Amino acid sequence: MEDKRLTPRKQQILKAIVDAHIHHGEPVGSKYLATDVQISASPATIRNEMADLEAMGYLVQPHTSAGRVPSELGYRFYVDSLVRQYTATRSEIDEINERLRYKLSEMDEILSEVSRLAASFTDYTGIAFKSGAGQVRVNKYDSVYLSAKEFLLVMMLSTGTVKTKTIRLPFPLVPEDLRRFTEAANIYLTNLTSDGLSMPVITKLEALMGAAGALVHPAIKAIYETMSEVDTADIKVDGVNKLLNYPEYSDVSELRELLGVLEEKDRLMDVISTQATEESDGIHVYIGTENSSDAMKNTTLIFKDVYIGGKKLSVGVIGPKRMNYSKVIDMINRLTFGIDRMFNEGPGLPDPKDKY
Amino acid sequence: MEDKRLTPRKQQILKAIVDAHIHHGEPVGSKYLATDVQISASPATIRNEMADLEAMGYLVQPHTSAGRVPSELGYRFYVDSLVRQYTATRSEIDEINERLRYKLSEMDEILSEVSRLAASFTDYTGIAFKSGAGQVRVNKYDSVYLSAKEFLLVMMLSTGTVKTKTIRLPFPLVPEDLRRFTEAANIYLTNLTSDGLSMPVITKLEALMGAAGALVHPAIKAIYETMSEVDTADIKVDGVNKLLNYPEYSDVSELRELLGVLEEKDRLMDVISTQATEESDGIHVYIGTENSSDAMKNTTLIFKDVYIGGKKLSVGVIGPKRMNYSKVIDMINRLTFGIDRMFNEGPGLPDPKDKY
DNA sequence: TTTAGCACTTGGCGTGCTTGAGTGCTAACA
DNA sequence: TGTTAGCACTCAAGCACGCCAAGTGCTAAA
Repeated sequence: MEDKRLTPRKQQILKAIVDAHIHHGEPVGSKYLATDVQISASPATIRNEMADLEAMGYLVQPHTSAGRVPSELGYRFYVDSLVRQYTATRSEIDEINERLRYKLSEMDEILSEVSRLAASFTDYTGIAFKSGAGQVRVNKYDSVYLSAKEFLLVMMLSTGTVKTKTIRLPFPLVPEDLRRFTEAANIYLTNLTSDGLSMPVITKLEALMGAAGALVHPAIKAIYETMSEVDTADIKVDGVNKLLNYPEYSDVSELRELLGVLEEKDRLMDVISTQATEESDGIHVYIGTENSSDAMKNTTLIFKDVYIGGKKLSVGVIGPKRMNYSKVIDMINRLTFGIDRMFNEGPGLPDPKDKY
Repeated sequence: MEDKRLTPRKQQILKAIVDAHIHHGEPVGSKYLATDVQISASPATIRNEMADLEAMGYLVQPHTSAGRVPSELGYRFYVDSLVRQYTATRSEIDEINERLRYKLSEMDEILSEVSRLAASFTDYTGIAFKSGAGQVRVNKYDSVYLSAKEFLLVMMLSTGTVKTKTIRLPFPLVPEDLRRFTEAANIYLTNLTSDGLSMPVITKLEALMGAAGALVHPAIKAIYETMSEVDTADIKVDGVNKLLNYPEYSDVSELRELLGVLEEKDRLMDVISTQATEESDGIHVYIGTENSSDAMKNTTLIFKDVYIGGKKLSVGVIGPKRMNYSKVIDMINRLTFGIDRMFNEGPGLPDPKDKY
């Protein structure tokens, strides 16, 4: 398990096997390594080394007459020590920044857009996850009178974002009613969590509003819904069809199990939430059975957290165990870096020379 | 092709074959029909009838020693004349209304929510599609001052919906600037289509705003984006994993082709847009090669249009040709009916516990 | 016109054989 | 002592073959 235990040549061979298997998806044999990968040793020697590596648990043999495939331990070693030097090309970097700038002007769309980006840059399935922060509060209310039976409620949240809801009423309203309600809301409905929107508060507001008291209920409902939406954990998945390109998912039952997890938000959130191990550089890599869900025993989950306005956003991908780890890790690093810079730095509007 | 050409018994047998094949997914033979479906004729007679039906093009035989499977013509006949009397159970109706009421308070979420509903009620993949209305205009602007460097722009659109954008500025702003801008916008930026947001208008506004002219550009950009979003056709697909339950998609390459269409919005929109044939009751049913995309030659697409604020929304499902047509058609009818009632009727919030 | 009976067709499945890739082991070699 | 060549061994994949069961079409009788 320790680097120390592996001679340089064993490391070289292990890395070559993982690389080759990631690339071709099939067991790799000694002859291939000796000729095509230019390991400076004969097939026989390589076989000896491979037998050692298998005994140590880094490789497995699907059957006697086949080559070797990395075990989870093998992938783990590879991930922990051999890669991390993939560098995106100039154009890839530009594209990430370009697309982030273009799309992420509204906070709401982050999840879907980020998962789409993760998928499109890596050729695996992309995921984006926001945790349930809980305890969101409204710092300030405002309102806009739209028509006799409609108004817009504006809520400035403690997370720093602004949310609005259009509220339709079954009865007419005059602007003065709305002004009074907004004022009252700013006094009685600020700094409450969703639990704080209790009956006593509602009754009090209704009394204050007098004849226009009927507007209180729909408004409170809208406030409650808004807080819940922000509070609630949510997850987006994009690019499941990318998985179909990998032979490991050509078995439909395997795929169905995995997709089952991906489509049931709750299960997937469980998987992500329970995986708390922190890697040195903030990237979480869970290989096969390291995942808490049994349906993911043949898949790798990689993600990284980034914080926006105090809320945690996790960005990552899901794919076969023989994933292109170095590329994926690098992409996620860049993506999260880009997101972080965009939201946590300077007020600055995205940048120049955009022609909208 | 005409009803007239088929004796009642042939119709009965054809219907029984389609029903059985929808249910079991396998070719159906004469013996099964005679015993399990209670056709009042012997297997031999049924075989004769089936041979006739095959000659007429309603059935096909995968191979000599197998039973019969409906051809596209067979499905078409079935759809056109034999079904349409499925009635949803009481609880199904209640659930549709319940979920519509619960979720569709904000217009924005319609697409994703409706596609999810279509999927969950039918066990096929759900789709929801809004056409690009084009020519959306802003009828009225309003604004809310959030902080020195942030304000909320409120746009009342010609479609009847209200959109907001939070605009962050790289420089500070006083409320008076914002008030003046909003006033100017209401004079110069209303009733324009997105094409109307041209340089002359922008320059004029910048001049009007004087020192605070720099706020014009980001605001116009936000307006333009909003109009584009509303203008742009969009489509949502939900529940692709439901397809995995049907053996016709156990072949991965088949599935991949179909998912390719489903994930590329443009291609899917093409498919839906080009299918203009109107059915008598407004339901579009495209069976196999009736679809314009080759990748859908083994799938059926069913959808129905509903109009909300002048914009067309199409709701439907995608699944194998042996789809449960009667159930799906009925569900879509109910779903579109519910949506229509919810948005196009009375100002009213949907009423509690109404069973319609 | 319907039905019983029968010969016929054919995909699916299990068995056995062959092949080739890849191994482990032994013995020779540097 | 570590490396290499050679060789026997193993085993999945592919193929041929035969059997079986399902389902048919046809013929002849009711």
